[in-house]
Amino acid sequence: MLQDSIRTYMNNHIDLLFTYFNEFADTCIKNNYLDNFNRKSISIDFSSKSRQGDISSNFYLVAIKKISDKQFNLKDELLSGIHNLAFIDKCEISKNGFININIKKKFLIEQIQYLLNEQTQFGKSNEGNGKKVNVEFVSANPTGPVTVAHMRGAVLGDVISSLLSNTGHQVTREYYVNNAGSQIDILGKSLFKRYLELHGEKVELNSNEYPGEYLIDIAKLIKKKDGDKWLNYDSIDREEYFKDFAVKYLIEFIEKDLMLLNIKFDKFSFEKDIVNSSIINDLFNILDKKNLLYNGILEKPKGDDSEDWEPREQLLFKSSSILDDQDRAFKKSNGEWTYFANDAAYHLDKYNREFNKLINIWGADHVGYIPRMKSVLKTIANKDDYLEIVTCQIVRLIKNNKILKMSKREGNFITLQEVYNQVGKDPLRYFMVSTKSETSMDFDLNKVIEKNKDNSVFYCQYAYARASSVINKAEDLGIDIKSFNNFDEIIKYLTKDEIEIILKLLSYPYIVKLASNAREPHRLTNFIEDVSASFHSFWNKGKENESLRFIDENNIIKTQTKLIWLQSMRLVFENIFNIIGIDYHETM
RNA sequence: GCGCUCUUAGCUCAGUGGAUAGAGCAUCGGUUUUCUAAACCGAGGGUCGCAGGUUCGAGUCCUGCAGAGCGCGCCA
Repeated sequence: MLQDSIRTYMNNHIDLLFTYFNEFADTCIKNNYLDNFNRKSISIDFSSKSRQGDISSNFYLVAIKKISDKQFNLKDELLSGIHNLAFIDKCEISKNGFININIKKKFLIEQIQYLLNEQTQFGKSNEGNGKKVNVEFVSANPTGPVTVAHMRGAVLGDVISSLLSNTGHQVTREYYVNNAGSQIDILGKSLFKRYLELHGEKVELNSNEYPGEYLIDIAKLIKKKDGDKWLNYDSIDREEYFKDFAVKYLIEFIEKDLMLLNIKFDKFSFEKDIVNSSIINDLFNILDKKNLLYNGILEKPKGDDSEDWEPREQLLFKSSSILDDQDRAFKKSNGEWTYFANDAAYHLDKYNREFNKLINIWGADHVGYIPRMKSVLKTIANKDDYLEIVTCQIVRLIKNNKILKMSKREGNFITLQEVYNQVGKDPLRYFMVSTKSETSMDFDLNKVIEKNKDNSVFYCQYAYARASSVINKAEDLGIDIKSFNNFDEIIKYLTKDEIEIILKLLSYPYIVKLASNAREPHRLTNFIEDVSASFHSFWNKGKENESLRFIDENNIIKTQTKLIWLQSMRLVFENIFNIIGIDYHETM
């Protein structure tokens, strides 16, 4: 396993070059030719259209600023050093200071061989070193079906989890169920009213109660099971029963909804368990020991013109001394823990379960809570970045060129299932991660199901299908690469366009690493769209120029050359589709 | 009033402090007896919201301003 990952790491020309630059810098610094500098400023560009070589770097520009020994000839030393690297064909430094490098074709072929050998392992690395990461996402209140408000975070969390697995982390997908507190009280009451209704009583729902019809279905289940047992059962037991019953079924609904998108959780954690455990006292003690808790009165929030505000003394968390701009309520004035206190205790629970890192996926409406929660975790874990919070902005739904407005209060929110029924899993998953999560996004229900190149999912899946059709057709003609071993020979047959596609494919492991480290799945969708475009373009060249067609029955080795990179492309696509969680088909 | 996020082509969006800012859609003009035309090729289209600053170099970093979104007592 470790050996494999080292092989992956060392085999990639981009990583090899990074390693070389760092070693070069180390040596120069040791000999006092260069001052020390931040290695993160070194970039290797493998995709720029304006580049001169196969890949390029700013290393010379960065290093030349740090020369401390004026006798030192950076340019010559660097060039001769790079030239000595086994995989380098050509290397020069342009007038404006960029290093442009061409890779030996033999080396590219070796990497393609390696790719074909690795199959679905290609691009996976052990960067994470088996670190335990907890990714908490969705965590929607169990008061109704999953709505569109949660679908972006749901897919984002799932795909980030996959990315982390691909880079050698041990990932737990977790859902925090808020099954305590007043919203659940209201849920229980709403359900009881539906139950009464089923027994012929006329009921009216208050404006804050849940009107959804799903509660009628759940009430029917209670009626079927218990009959009229609860009608005159006026007690706390009854309230608890209705609350727990509602939550149990709603969590099942939620799991089913998320399964539509093929999202599964490893663990559900319940707020009620946190409340009933001693963990919140543990947290109290940790914070109290550090003098971060005190009784005080919060100021009236500015901009709040409500008249029922009144100063109240309560237990406060001194988050302003850590990362927040003000202190936050830890207990309500009636002595109960606040939601925040419970949630913070839940995070302590995760910490106690010995995760190396916690990642939360939060919606835009929770960004105000980031500083206080990070303050808690900084105190607990003594690390700034132990808790990482990825936020995603809202998704507006567009249909027939109109924005679909919804409001939870009026009960006309759109559910995940409704959207799923209209567009299906693949477009939904793909588009939810194809833009930066911090940017608000428009999701056009008409456009995402179109079957043309305006629809990136289709465009990429179509590229995969076309590549498959060539491979299958070749196989029908008796040409395949199953026992191909004449790799030295194919160098002659590769065209410039093909080498460009191969270079892109070989940069895939690096893309995965970047996407994983930045928690940015859209880097993958950008990448696959780019490769798809190159592929479609190449395909059409075969129409104008017959020598560029994939299959040439009179030239088996040339055909096999193409099959080799086509198969490589298919493997890379499969890996990406698997991470994003969408299907691929050999015919469409 | 305060905080966070965002502002790049007509539209939807990419863009590691580096080279002449890129895709797709839309518009206009081309390409199908062919391995999937559900595709490809070409053209036009830009004050990177505005103004300063840091830097050899800024769409990218900093400050201010404007606009949009989200949030701002014990709710969850």
